[in-house]
Amino acid sequence: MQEEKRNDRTIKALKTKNKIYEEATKLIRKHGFENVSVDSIVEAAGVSKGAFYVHFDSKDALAVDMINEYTAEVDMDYKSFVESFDANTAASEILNSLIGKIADILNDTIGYDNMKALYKAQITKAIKTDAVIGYARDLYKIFDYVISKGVEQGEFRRDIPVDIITKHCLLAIRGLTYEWCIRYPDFDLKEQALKHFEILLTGIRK
Amino acid sequence: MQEEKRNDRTIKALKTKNKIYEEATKLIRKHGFENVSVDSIVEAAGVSKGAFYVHFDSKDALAVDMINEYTAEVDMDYKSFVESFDANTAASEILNSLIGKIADILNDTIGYDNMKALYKAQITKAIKTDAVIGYARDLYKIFDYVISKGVEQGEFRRDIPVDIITKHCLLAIRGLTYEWCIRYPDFDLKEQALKHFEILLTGIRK
DNA sequence: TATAGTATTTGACTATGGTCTCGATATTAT
DNA sequence: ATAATATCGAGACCATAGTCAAATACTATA
Repeated sequence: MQEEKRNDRTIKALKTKNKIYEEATKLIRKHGFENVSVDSIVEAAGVSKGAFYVHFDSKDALAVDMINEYTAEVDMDYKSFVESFDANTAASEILNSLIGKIADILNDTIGYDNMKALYKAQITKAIKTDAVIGYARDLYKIFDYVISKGVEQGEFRRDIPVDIITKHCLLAIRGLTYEWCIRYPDFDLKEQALKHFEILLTGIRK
Repeated sequence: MQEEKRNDRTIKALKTKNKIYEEATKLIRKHGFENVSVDSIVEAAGVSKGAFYVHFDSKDALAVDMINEYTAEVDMDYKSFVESFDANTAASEILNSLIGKIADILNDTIGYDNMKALYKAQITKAIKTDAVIGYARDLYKIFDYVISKGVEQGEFRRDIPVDIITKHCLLAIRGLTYEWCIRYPDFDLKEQALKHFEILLTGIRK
């Protein structure tokens, strides 16, 4: 990391960026991502279009920034949720509760519209959504923790490394969320997610 | 279904549509979906832009049409693949082979670009991709068949209805494919799909 | 056959995401 | 203090998906 220089120029630039970000957030919260144009954002922020593209690579990149920021918050929430369980709670139970919690947050707090915007950005652009899909994301650590616990307590199988199981779990969550987005509103995310993880935990084989 | 009238007018309209479809297919195969504009398609087809939008709802809808057509073909392929197994082959084994086959087809025949185009269309528009995600898709029937067999032979669990398991399997495949699209090229679809289905079959619990 | 009605097609037009050049201003070097 | 350089921002401009009113070509009816 380089030391940030705090001269007049960078302060002003930061101010512009924040102003754009702020106004964009307001507009998008109010009208939804698809219904807000870059032109309307720069108009609201009182800057030029050029300024927008100095600070953000694209409209999608702005959305990803917003979602990345939110992801960090939400992950903190998940963390304290998991930590709130009694030490001898079964790992499967924690996992199940966590899945339910994640489904609730996606449904009620983040919302279908925003998830669609994120998934669209991920699929259409080479945009860095590392905060969301990167293996360094806190959510991976949280799953890793719960699954490790399950392995240590002899509840989960030992023959697959924990980090592999973790990755497959997160992949499954993304899969469920994608399915929710494309089948909306004919897909109950929470119900399906819980069922899916029941299968994932117990397996299809007898 | 209504009786198609075969007068000069509808014949001409059909000709126009086919011409557009044909030229679009050629161009997209050659340059990739993102690099072919509607303008270039109509120019190649020798029709106006308006004509394009009479016959197709959007550029994405055209892609979906192409993919739907392809899906039907590919599903036939999967069907004969599954039918080629000996009658007393274990269902898990057939399932595993099928997953491998699907991964191969996605990787080598359909390709990453086209899948991205499809997933993008699914997520951005309210486009009818029923041939791909609809539960009537042949692939559902194929999975249903294999899983039913597994249940009947006492290999798979009985407590979850076959059609539910099938849906979750297809959801998992879509999840894997989505993950492949967003992590490309750092994601070996076949390897991950096989591993994922190993977990799905056997479960995480001991 | 003449006419009214309908389906198809046209291409100019709009909307919007994104680019580019240039000027203004701040920072740094001499 | 002055010149050289880098950065921010302005806004005209471009590319491209999608729209729409008008024109054209065909069909049905009298």
